[in-house]
Amino acid sequence: MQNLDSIGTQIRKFREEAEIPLRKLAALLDIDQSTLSKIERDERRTNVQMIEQIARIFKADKDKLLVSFYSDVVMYEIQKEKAFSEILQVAEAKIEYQRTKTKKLK
Amino acid sequence: MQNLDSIGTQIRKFREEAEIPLRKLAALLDIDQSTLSKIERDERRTNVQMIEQIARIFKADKDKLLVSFYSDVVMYEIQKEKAFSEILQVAEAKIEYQRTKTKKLK
DNA sequence: CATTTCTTGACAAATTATGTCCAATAATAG
DNA sequence: CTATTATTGGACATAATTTGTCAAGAAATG
Repeated sequence: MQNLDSIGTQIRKFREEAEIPLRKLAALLDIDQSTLSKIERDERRTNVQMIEQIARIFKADKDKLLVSFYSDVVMYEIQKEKAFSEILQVAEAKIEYQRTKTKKLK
Repeated sequence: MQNLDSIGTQIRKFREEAEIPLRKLAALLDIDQSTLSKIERDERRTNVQMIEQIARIFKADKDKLLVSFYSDVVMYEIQKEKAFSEILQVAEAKIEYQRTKTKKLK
């Protein structure tokens, strides 16, 4: 099943598992250590490129990490909304609708 | 059921239904007409405040409009992802998890 | 205490969003 | 067809947000 930890928490767990200091992982990723610190504590967003690097470095499943990454993004957008569940349902229906539409255009 | 039109399309339909020119609705909303034109064609985002004004002006269901608005936001974030459905599922699980957690803290 | 690790806040630079104007195009009425 | 009204598109300035960097301080380790 999919990990429900935030992407930041997952990165931190990978790193601690491998016993690499934050400073060194930051160097590997070519970012400032303070930036990585913020990413691990979900104070700052990652991006897809970095997810790919993380997956390579820790031999983790890139696709699962991407699901974590994007679900974080979605979560931050709507977490305060009472109707979050309906919002997600409607978003899914819209995306599906979009896809059938563009398929028909072929 | 929830309307699957984009929020922009819904605003346009309200406006055309009421036979109000774009220019006039823009004036009511106190925005430039070109901005409203872009909003109606989903080239530019609205915001919650404007949704509330729209609901008042057209006596529409504000909550439903908000669901449309936020589902648009979510859709744009993830529509290109193959695993969009899983992303949404995980996002929902995360939000639910967050909520039970904060409830327990009371 | 000394060293290493991590966190924090301040700041500038870059990117993205927003607001406005106005000319071009489209639609409609006369 | 012409005039009028409505809508769109692009250019531009300004504002807001994000991102990258640094250095000092706090926390943990030995």
